Amino acid sequence: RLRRKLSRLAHQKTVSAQQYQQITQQISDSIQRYQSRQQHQPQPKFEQELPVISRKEDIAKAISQHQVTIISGETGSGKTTQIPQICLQLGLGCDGLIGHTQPRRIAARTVASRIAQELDTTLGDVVGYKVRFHDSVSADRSYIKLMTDGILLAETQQDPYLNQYRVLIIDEAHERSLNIDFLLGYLKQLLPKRPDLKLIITSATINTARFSDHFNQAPIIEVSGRSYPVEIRYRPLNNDVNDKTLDMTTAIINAAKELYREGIGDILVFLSGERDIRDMTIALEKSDLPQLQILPLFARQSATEQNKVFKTGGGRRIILATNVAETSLTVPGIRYVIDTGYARISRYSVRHKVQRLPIEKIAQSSANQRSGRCGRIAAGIAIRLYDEAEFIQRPAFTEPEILRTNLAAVILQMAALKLGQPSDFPFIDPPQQKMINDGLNLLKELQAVTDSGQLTTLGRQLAQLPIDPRIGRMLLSANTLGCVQEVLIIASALSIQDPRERPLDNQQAADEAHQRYQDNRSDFLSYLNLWQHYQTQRQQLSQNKLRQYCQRHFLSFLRLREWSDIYQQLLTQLKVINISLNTSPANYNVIHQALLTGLLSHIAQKNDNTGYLGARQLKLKIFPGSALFKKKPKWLAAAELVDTGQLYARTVAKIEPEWLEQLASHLVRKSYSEPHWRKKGAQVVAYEQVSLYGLAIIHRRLVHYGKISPTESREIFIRAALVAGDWDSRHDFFLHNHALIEKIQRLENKARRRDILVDDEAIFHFYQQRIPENIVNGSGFNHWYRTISRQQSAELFLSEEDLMQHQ
DNA sequence: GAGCACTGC
Repeated sequence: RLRRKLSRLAHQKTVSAQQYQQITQQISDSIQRYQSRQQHQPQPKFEQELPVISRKEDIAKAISQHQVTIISGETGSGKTTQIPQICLQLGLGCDGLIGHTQPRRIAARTVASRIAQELDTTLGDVVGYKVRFHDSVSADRSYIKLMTDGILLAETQQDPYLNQYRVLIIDEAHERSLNIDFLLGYLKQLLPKRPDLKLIITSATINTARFSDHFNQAPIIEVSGRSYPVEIRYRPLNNDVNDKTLDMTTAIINAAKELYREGIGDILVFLSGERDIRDMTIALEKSDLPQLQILPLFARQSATEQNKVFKTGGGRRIILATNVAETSLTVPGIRYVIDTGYARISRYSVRHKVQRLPIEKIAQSSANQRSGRCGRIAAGIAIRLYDEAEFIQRPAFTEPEILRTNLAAVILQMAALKLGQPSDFPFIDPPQQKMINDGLNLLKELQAVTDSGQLTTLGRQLAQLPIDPRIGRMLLSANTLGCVQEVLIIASALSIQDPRERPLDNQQAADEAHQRYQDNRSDFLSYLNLWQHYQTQRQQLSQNKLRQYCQRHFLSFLRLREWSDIYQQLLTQLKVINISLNTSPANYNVIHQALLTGLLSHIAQKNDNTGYLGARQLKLKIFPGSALFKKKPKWLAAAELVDTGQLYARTVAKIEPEWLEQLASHLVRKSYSEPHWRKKGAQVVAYEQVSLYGLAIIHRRLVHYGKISPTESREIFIRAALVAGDWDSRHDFFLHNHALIEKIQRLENKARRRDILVDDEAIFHFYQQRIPENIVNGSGFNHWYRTISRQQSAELFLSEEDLMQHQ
């Protein structure tokens, strides 16, 4: 910062005495601060047995000599806790922070507290951590700052040069989350502008070459892991002695039996989802496996349920887990792993514009991560329920998230940070142009960017809200509609995991408990009811009683707190952009119109008794957990559309299609049919159909057609009003012409001939030449008629000559 | 009649 100030001053012709004094004072303060930090710098005591310490000198040398260093090592290498301390010893914490990112909040906290412990200090002193809703970094005393990668990314908005850091350690980079890929692209651009900033990327020993290539062949230092050997056994489903293909359930039971014979120890089974876990629980209960404790494990289960997994002992345990157990949670006591080889993977379908959650074969890296989970305490055995040849055929790595997700949020952030076009940004794996275009289209739908891709005022506000762009859009339109209070509660709810718990063995009781908050028109209002209910309880009950209340009513205490935290955070942020709460309560229509502005492509129209037609004619169903599942409204809007094998709309509400015309005025298509003359009103009218993403929101609305298609309307006006005479007009020429036509018709009748009067086409042609282009209706004609000369009006009189056919 | 896991100005 000082360097930039100095360079700015150097560019000035004269420097005032005051400026001079100010900058010298700042420099001397800075030097003093540096010296003081150097004096008080804590001295790390390295644990010599850790593998990373055996390479300590090499690592220190690489960091000193290069701007970017890549360190790869498996679990147990000690890289996460030791590398920040190596940086500390190098003195890198004196003139800036040692920033260290983790993908998950819990990890940021536990790593911080472990390093603090190793340095013999309390958390928040030498070592602080910052995650959403919590910041314990001390401006004066902290040298090491643990944080989530999301926090570092967010900080780029206030501090684009990341000036507070002297070194950044990006941990678990191999996970290649959206945040990590965005950060690595950002840092690639930043490093030349911050030559004093050091970057260390740590990763498991997979694909480290990609990181090195991305950062100009940065050195890679490999550190050995410290885990026990894991024996891999392949037991494919079609390996039965009778040459029959086993079903997965039987294969898992067989594998468990095989592991039983190996000795004591718990078994961790990786399955693809909740459904499989439930089916497997039932199958195992019926099986003849002795002394069995079956424990399901997945992210959205209650704390009580999840905590059971962390209590070892009490007979042999089989833990049936989703991918949470792969990276986010470590289950203790695991000696054996059974890997089905499948997982649900989130993908974004550009074709259908919806998120999909297909069950897919996992990549090799993921399978290895799973088997590694049984080598942490002793040698382990992992049984893979597929064969080795198939394993080798699988992709080496899971596709990075940036290639599998809707990019609207990333593009919005990039535009707000003025980072240029996404196609020019140095992503390690650049997303396809069609994915970028699709993200842009969503931003256009939300009116965050213009048709040419420029950020709008609304988009700039949206970029400042730490939530999904669709949800942010709801809040901004709630401001216009006067329902911020209500929509803020709902928007916060949509940003957390559902606070309603539904334990596998008690679903009915849970559903009954949740029914009291239910609104049968809108799942969004159910959230509002739950919120009001909870706030009353919160005011009346002690913390302990409140926890008990939550448990009895199948509510997650932690998620409810997160809900309040997000509510408060958004409220503060809204104040910054001058948005405040409404003082009088808002009604259903207004609230849902605000929600709808964020969900314009998430509308659907009832199609038959079971299903709906959504945007682009996609067939979808209401998720069975919705209050609207049985009583299906004609039109709905959904917070989420996810294809899990069947496209489900989750969190839905009844809407009126009429609202959409105005809310989606930038998106609707209008088409017209049956344009015709209407004597009453002397106008050309047509039926208008208004549609949004292929759904007709307004059918056969009678509208004036003159402005919509002047050419067509003029022709219809001339033919119907003037030629056919279907018009109440007292103009001389009009009366004269029709009297003349009738006279000739009478002549024809008398002579029993049909070839005296010219055809309509000739009369049309006559008027066509004499009437201006812009006349499309009766009143327009009258107005013009009043202004024309005697000569011009005379020309409108048809003569017998004009009307008789010439042979 | 039922959906993997994370993150935030």
